[in-house]
Amino acid sequence: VVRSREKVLRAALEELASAGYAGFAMESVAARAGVGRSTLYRHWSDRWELVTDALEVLNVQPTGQPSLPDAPRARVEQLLTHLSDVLLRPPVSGVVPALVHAAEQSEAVRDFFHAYSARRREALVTAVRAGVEAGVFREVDPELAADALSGAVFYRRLLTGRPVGAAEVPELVTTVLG
Amino acid sequence: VVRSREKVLRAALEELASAGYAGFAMESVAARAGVGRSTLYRHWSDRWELVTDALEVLNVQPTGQPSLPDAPRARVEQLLTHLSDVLLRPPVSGVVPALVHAAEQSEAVRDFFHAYSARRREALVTAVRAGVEAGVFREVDPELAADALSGAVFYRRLLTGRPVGAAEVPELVTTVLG
Amino acid sequence: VVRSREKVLRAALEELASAGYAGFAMESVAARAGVGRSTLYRHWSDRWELVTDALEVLNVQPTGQPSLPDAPRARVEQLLTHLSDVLLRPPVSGVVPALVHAAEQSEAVRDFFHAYSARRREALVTAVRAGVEAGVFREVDPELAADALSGAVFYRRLLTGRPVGAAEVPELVTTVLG
Amino acid sequence: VVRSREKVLRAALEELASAGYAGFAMESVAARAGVGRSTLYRHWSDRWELVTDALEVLNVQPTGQPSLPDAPRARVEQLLTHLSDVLLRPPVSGVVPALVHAAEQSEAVRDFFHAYSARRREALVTAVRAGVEAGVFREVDPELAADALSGAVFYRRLLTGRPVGAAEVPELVTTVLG
DNA sequence: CGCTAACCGAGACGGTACGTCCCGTCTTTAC
DNA sequence: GTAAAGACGGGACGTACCGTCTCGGTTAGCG
Repeated sequence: VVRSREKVLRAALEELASAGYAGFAMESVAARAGVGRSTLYRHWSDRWELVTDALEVLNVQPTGQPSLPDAPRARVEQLLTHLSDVLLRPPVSGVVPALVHAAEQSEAVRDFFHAYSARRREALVTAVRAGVEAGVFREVDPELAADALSGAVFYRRLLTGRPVGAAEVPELVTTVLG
Repeated sequence: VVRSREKVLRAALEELASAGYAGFAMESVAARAGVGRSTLYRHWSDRWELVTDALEVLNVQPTGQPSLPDAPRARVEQLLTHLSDVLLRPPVSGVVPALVHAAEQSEAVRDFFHAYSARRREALVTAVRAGVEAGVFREVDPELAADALSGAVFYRRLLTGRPVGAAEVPELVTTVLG
Repeated sequence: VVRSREKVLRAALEELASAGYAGFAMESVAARAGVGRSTLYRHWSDRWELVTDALEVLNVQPTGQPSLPDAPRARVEQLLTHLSDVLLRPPVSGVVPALVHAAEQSEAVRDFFHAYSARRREALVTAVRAGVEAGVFREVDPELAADALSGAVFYRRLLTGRPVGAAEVPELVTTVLG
Repeated sequence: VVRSREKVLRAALEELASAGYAGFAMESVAARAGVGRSTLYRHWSDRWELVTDALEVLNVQPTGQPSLPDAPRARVEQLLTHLSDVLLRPPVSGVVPALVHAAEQSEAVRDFFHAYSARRREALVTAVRAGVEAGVFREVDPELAADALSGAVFYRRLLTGRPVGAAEVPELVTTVLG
């Protein structure tokens, strides 16, 4: 009963990553999960609900976060490296572009996606602020600086063909934070 | 013959903006354009081809670019203001999220979208470099700085609920470029 | 489930009779039956399959056959009268010409149609043979004679404007069998 | 100008024979004839007109009829052999079933087809009558006997898998005419 | 002999039906 | 008695032809 739910959610993520949001087919999810289509509709009233629900899994997944270093610069670099890394590997790699789009269409997805992003952003803002207060970074608005840092990583991944690699992160941090 | 094409392309953009990429329906486009469904398939072999072709229109449209100011800072601010502005108003507002998603699915869309972004980015990089060389800005890598600036605008528009307003642009520029 | 099938088959026969084989439109059948088009394709993979399946109904229908008389001549006359009658009234009237044509195009239809004809022919051959053996008829090859009798009825119906009426049957029988 | 017409009519017959009446595609005819689709519609206002016009060609074709023998029995046998032969060879072989069907749908086709059949039938009736009057055949109604003879040939060709071969013709004639 | 008219092909146009795929709902079964 | 299977109506897909239409380009015949 519960294990079915999880099988389905896992299958839904796979499908989302492989087929994108358009082309996300309930039928495929059911097949992937080895489950009847009706079972899906029993637990999730429609496509969107399943998608958003599946994404909640991503929230929980990275609980096993590696401990962050204390030094602010290293901390910021690690957060950005992790972000850039996650954007390049399934399932997030395939899901984020789909979410960017889906967020425009569905309030539920938008809420989820913005909250998800906010959580990531918060960690970065905190690290930047710590660095600024410690005098390690330039005197910048931590929020805007965090937007610029995260933004650069997303921008390069989503709008250009050259995503930010781990090697470029220190340089990026220096560029924005000195 | 030619005017049909244009009617359709215009309708396709409307549809793309209003329904997104998923949910982009040939039938709707045909209806919007007051044209037979077969006419669409006569000129564009499938959905994607129509979409990418419609997007070319966006390339040409903004020819009437306002003359850029000479001062590097003003120049950068104007480019970012324009970017943030365009991201909030149809048709680009609706199309960009759709493109982010579609680019993952279709090579043709990806090529178009990356080229389109590259053109915008180039202008910004040039302006930043000029500022750096003139000693108006900090000593930064112009490319990374441009990624950070553009990225911040996109990030705030696509991943958060608070897009960058015109008023925030100077502050953003100062944050990154000093 | 079963009742849908029957509604559709009935509708298919109507359509076949009224529009012929060419012009037999799945959409019309669906509309006639008050059924979704997809329901048709769920049960029958294409047009032909539906047509041939609908025809099976004709096989079963005439179970309530009137008891045949014993006397060979009366028996032959009754079979031919029935044949000529059936060829003039829906649904067979409209379907047979369509079948003659369709049998040339589709092996499945051909098999069905030939089997259908063979059953009819068999009954006639048997009756003729009985008459020949009883000395009531001339000494003829029962098979060829049956072909000539059935053939005359079909010929007049399909290739001329004057189908064989019930009144002409005895004369026809006399002509061939003496 | 005139040669185009003939090319087209010949192509139309081919198409009719190979694709049947359903599936008769103007586009294929045009392609077969190496002619623009519009040329077809210039000379024949629609499908049916082209079909019926093409059939007129069949009327004229068999002018080079081999001289018929004088003896009534040989004459009847030759007519039937010819009939059975023609029913097995293109173009008539493919066209007749199509006509049987088309005649039900179109008055023009029906008129043509019945007239065509009537001409054939007339020849046979005459031969049978001559034989009856000469005392070579049994005392039968020549019309009904002709229907039975022709009918047997058509019946076997169209409704069974075993068309009447030349070898069976004499036996058939004996069966009906003694 | 040259001009004009007809006929030509090519192919765009709005339609209609095809057969496919998937949606979200509803019904039936069998465990 | 509930959950899997799967039938249902619906709607969009991309394909194939329909019959109509507008184009230039080429014959061909009449003046």
